[in-house]
This record gives sequence, C-alpha cells and structure tokens, in this order.
Amino acid sequence: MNERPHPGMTIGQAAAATGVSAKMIRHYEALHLLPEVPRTDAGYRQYDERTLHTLRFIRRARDLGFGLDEIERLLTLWADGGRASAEVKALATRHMADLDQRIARMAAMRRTLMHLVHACHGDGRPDCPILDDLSGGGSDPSA
Amino acid sequence: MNERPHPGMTIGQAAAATGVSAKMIRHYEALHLLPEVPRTDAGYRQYDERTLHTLRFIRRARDLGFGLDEIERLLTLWADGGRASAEVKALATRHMADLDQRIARMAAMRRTLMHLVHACHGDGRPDCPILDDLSGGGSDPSA
DNA sequence: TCTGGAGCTTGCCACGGTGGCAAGGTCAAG
DNA sequence: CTTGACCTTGCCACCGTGGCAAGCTCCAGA
Repeated sequence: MNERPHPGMTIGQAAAATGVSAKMIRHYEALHLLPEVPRTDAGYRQYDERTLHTLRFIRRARDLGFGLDEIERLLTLWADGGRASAEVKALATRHMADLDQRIARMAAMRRTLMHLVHACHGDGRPDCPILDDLSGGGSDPSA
Repeated sequence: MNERPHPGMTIGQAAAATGVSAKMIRHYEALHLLPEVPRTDAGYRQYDERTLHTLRFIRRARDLGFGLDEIERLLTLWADGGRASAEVKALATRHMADLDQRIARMAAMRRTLMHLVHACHGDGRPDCPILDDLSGGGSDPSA
C-alpha cells in the first residue's frame, strides 16, 4: 500500500530488528511460516515491514512456548479476517493445558528432589539418601 | 551375592523388568552408562541382577529429570564407596535449581496465556486479544 | 581502483532423548 | 522344517537452535 518501498532490510538487519536470529529466519522460511521473500539481484533476501511484523509475531508466540506447528496455525488464523476467535482461544487453551502438564511433572520431580536433598546431610561421608532412593529405596511412599 | 547365576535375561526381558525400552538399554550401553554386557554365542546380550539394578537406577534418575550426563556422574558416585555425599547433594541441588528455572519460565508463559485466554470471548467473531497480543499489542504491561 | 572485512548464500552436522524401520540372524514350539 | 517371536546393527526422524565451511557480494577506506 505504501508506494515508497522501504529500503528493504537484509536478513541481518531483520534479525536485529526482531530478535529472531538470521538462522531461524531462514528456517522459518523453509518451513513456510513466512510468506514470499523477495531477493535482490545478488540473491540477498529483502525484508519489508510486513514480514518484520510476522517475525515479531512468531517471536512472541515462541516466547509463549507455542510450537512451530501451532504457530503456523496461529499465523493462518491471524491472516484470516473471517476467523472465529473461538479457534484461537481453543488453541491457546490447549497449549496452556500442555504447559500445565509439563509444569506439574517438573514440580513433582522438584518435590521429590527437595525431600531427598533435605534428607542428605551433604558432608564428607558417603552415606546418602539420594543415592539410596535412586538405588531402589525409591519405593518410599512418603515422597 | 546369589551364587546361583540367574539364567541371564535377554534385552527384552530386561526391558520388561526395568521399564527401560530395549532401544534405550542399547543406547545407554553405547554411552557407557552400563558396565560390560556379556553376550551369548549368538551375540545376544545377557543381563544379570546387577545390571538390572543399574538400569532401575537410571530409570529412576530419568524420572527425576536428570540428564544422561548427570546420571553418568551419579552412577560413578554410586559405585564409589568413598564418595562424599556433599557432591551428590550438590548435583541434585543444581538440578533442582535448573528445574526451578524451567518451571518459572513455563509458569510465566502460563500466566500470560491465562490472561489472554481470559480476555478472549472465544465465539464466532474474529476479534481476538490473543492475536492482538501476538501481533504487537504484546507490550501490555499488566500481563 | 584495489582491497579487506563484514555480511550474505547454501548445506551439512550437532545437541538430548526417544521412536521407527529395514535387513538379517536365532531360538523355541509346533 | 516351518513359523513367529525375538535378537542384532544401522540409519532416519523428531524440535528448535547453534556452528562451521566454502563461496559470493557489498561497502568503505587507502
């Protein structure tokens, strides 16, 4: 729409501007997360403001832990003016549930570890409840 | 200790007995997490009670989220009767801190997502705060 | 104008931990 | 002996990212 074409940033400048590494930008392009990327005569990729916007979108979605396949869907929905927000919400909710599960699993590990670390005097002697647990005492139901 | 040598389990039986897949048992062996594994004339691996014990140790350590390199260290300490429990405790503590960090990062994602999901009405209309955020409204400091 | 260095291109390998598949040998039961 | 279950090795895949190599391009300074 803007007839004055922006100078067209190189991939390095785009990387600096979006916080996505050049390597990853190329990767996303290969995965078709990015639209057509014009090239200079020499073959250098040129990035306009729209593509930078998409890159920032991807970056933010990654920061929220979305996988690349989920991001692909999000980008499609983003581009689709006729989308139902319900689908976006469902996707985000599903991802949140996934996070919950992973958090719960790690929290359980942490809990057990804390008990064990707490029980280990941690001095020069070899006696160690942590190794005892790993070694099969692990059936301790109180943890 | 038991002088009657157990018949020597095959890898499949060892897998069933320890909950570690045959594939992974071979992998751990290649990584030298497992001691010498005797073979039958036909080349079949044979597992005795001691090795099963080690496998269960590894399994349990994996369940607690330890990486294979950490497990290697733990096995060494386990085998070393002269170890200082302090080192085991330090290793476990370090791992716990790592878990804490990862949990914190995921919890932060979860928190932001919850706000966004909460704000999205999730009906047939395209209007969607989640996409708005990803699209650059992300600077919302209240989240 | 030449030159050096920064930046671009593609392509391959690595990580961690696990699964899958293929092609071949082995073993036990029928 | 045949059949099917099991074993062997080896390679490829995932996901997301980094690194390195060989070669080309561009710009600024001498």
